This record gives sequence, C-alpha cells and structure tokens, in this order.
Amino acid sequence: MKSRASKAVKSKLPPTRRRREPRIRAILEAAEQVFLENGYEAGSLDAVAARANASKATIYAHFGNKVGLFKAIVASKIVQVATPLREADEKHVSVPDALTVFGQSFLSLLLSPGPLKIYRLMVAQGEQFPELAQMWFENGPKVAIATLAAFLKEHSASGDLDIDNPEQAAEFFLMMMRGRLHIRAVAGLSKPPYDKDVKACVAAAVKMFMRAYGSKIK
Amino acid sequence: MKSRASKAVKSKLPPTRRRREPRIRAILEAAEQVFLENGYEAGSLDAVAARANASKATIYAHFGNKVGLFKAIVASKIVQVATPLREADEKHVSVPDALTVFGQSFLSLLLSPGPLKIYRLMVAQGEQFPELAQMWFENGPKVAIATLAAFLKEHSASGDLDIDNPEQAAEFFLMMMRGRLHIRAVAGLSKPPYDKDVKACVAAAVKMFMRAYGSKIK
DNA sequence: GTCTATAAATGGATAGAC
DNA sequence: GTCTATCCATTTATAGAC
Repeated sequence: MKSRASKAVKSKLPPTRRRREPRIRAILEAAEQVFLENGYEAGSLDAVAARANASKATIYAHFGNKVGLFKAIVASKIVQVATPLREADEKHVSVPDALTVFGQSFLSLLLSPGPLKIYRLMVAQGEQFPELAQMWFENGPKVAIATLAAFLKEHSASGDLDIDNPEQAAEFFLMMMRGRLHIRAVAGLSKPPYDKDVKACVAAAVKMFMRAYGSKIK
Repeated sequence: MKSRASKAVKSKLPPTRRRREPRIRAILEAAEQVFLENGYEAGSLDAVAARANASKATIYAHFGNKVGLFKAIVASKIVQVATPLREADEKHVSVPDALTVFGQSFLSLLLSPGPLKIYRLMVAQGEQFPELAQMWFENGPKVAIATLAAFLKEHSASGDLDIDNPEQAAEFFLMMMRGRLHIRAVAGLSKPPYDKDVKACVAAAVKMFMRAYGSKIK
C-alpha cells in the first residue's frame, strides 16, 4: 500500500549533489508531522520513514531510538512556537489598548495549531518526559506571565493601575481570556476560525480587569 | 512473568457461586485502571485481561473491541467524577464566604487524581471520540459554570453583587482560581498535596472577584 | 550515511472447546 | 460465559551490504 519510489529518487540525486546531513532535515520535518498529529504512542517510525522518504535504519543512526527522535522534535517545536511570545513590544496609548493588543496576539497564538498540538502532547506525555514538560512551561506560560507582569508593574508604579501583585494579576488576566475557548479547542469541541471569539474574550477580560485594577485616583 | 493461577480459581469458585455477569465488573475495574493510567493507545487489552484475571476473548464477548471497552469505561468515569459538582449547596453568610467554600471544593476536585486523568484523556483523545469529549464538557466545566452563574445571578439581583453577565463572571472566577495550578498538575510538573495552594488560589481569586464585582452601594 | 532485509516482540482480534 | 490457543498486522530495533 505505502510504496515508496526510493529507487528513482536515488538515481536522480547523486550523493555529491545532496547537502550535508541530507536526511536529517527530512526526518525532522516528517517526525514533527507524525508526532504532532498522532501523538507519541500512535506515531510510528514507519510513518516517519515513509514521510521522509528515508529508511528506519537512518532514523536510528541519527536519533538512537524513538524516544530520542521524539524529544528532539518536540524540544525544537517548543522553542519554535514560543518565540512570538518573546517579541512583545508595548508602545500603545492607554493601558486597556495595550492589554487588548497583547491579549489578542497571545490568545490567537494559544489557539493556533502548533501550540494546541504541543499542549496536547505535554498534557498526555508530560509525566513520561519531565524535561520536555518543564521546557514547555518555562518557554510558554511562564514567559507570557512574566512579560505581562512586567508591563503591569510598570504601569502600576506610574499610577495607571492599582495592583499589589503583578504576577498574580497577569495570571488572572491570561486565565480570564481563555475562558471556555481554550478548553473546548484542545478537546476538539470547536474548530477555527476563532477570530471573533478571540476579540470578544479579550474585550471582556480587559473590561473586567480594568474594573478591578483601574486606578481610582486618575 | 505475568502468570495467572486461573485453574486454581476455577476449581474454588463453581459457576453457581459466581454472581451474574461475573467477569464484567472485574474487567471494568481493570480497564479503568489501565486506560486512566496509560491512556488509550498505550493501554493494552492484554494488560486489562491480566489485571481482571480474565481472558481477552471474554472482553471481546462483552465489549466488541477496544474502542467499545474504552468508551464504556470513560463514559462511566466521567459521570462518576462529575457527580460532586451537582451537589452544590449554598447556605453561607456572606458572598465571599460562599465563593470560598464553593471554590475550594471545586478546585480540590479539579486537582484530584480522577478528574486529572480524565482531563488528560479528553485532551489527548478528544478528537477521536467526540461524543466522550462532549459528554465530559457537559458534565464537567459546563455544570460548574452554570452552578456558579446561578448563584451569582441570585446575589446580583439582591444587590450583593454588581454583575451584568453572570455566566461570564462565573467563568472568570473559575479560571482565575486555576491559575498555574491546574496547568502544572496536568503536565505532571507538580504533585499532591495541593491543599495549601488551593486555599491561597481561592483566596486570591475571591479577593479579586469581589474587588471587581462587589456592590458599591451596600 | 543510507539502504534492504529481518529479527523479536507486542497487541488487536477470532476460532473452537467446554 | 469463559477459556486456551492461535492468527495476523504492526512496530521497535538491528545486522550487514553498498
């Protein structure tokens, strides 16, 4: 059923023409597809090899075993999907506007396919791969909280907000935005696009947040 | 390694002595253990049979196939762990006190082993079993929101609270309580007991909630 | 470095006896 | 209703050639 035309490929691409580490990139891409789509248990190395147009022996030569390949691919994907979080610039007029912009980009990221699949993997396999779970938490949730907390602390010092515990307030805001949206998405109960829901959730969360923490002195 | 002394058992328990549906109960219990502990893919029917001291053929006779057994066991477990949510009585003095009591029991439930494992299963396999995911959401998150929303609506009408959208406010409160606690627990990054964290999270959420929604007229 | 071929084990599912 | 025994597909992993 799953025939691979490896003979034809081999004749068309002589060894010298191939770049160094020729199959590694293909294997990594294939593994990302397979594991993120099917999970760790259901993702087979046969499927990875077929998708990468490589042999299983090559996979073992480079990654040792299934665990090694899984760790490599998930670790790289974690960093990859988390990078947008580190590019948070705030040059906005009012605090609510800044919260809205930040919130929308954060929530959109959270609901996009990559992070959603990583979340599923971490929830399902976190106990089996503690280092990955740790890495995911440090690069994802923790960064989001810290980034927002810094912003809140700043604007609390300047009198725009009235916040005792910026970290906690940041957590509250991020959690409130999620509401039912994220939980339903990860369980497969809702499908994209989420644009409209994202805007509504962020707006509601901003309103509630300002009601609680908006400076009364003005 | 996994030898089963089925011969001895058979001679000691004659057919008439066994209750009706003799092996079903044992199989169900074993399946709950195996699937909740290992997930759907990694949970094998061999393991279920061994734990139930039954044969795989008996499993197939009763449940048809692996999917059938999985659905049966998860559906029953969903109802089982969700029942405490439906027993919410509120006869407390102040609104903050009621929120605290409700919040603590809710958050403790959310972090206890059963619900935690069901959550992992639903996140990992939700797309594969939409009916189960639906059932879980209706019996879990939805009930929690509805219960709290009814309480909030009541106390908003009586002037204790100042809330436009009770459902949304309920969602906010439930999400705020969770904070980092739930996400870290499901990913295996923290272990019980959570008692101290639960109290702290609930107290913080109640404080923030009252700050936003506490009636100003009094 | 990469392949083909194959070993070794596991796991879902069934046939047939009792 | 339950068991033993078995089938067959899949899957992890390796040996050895090129």
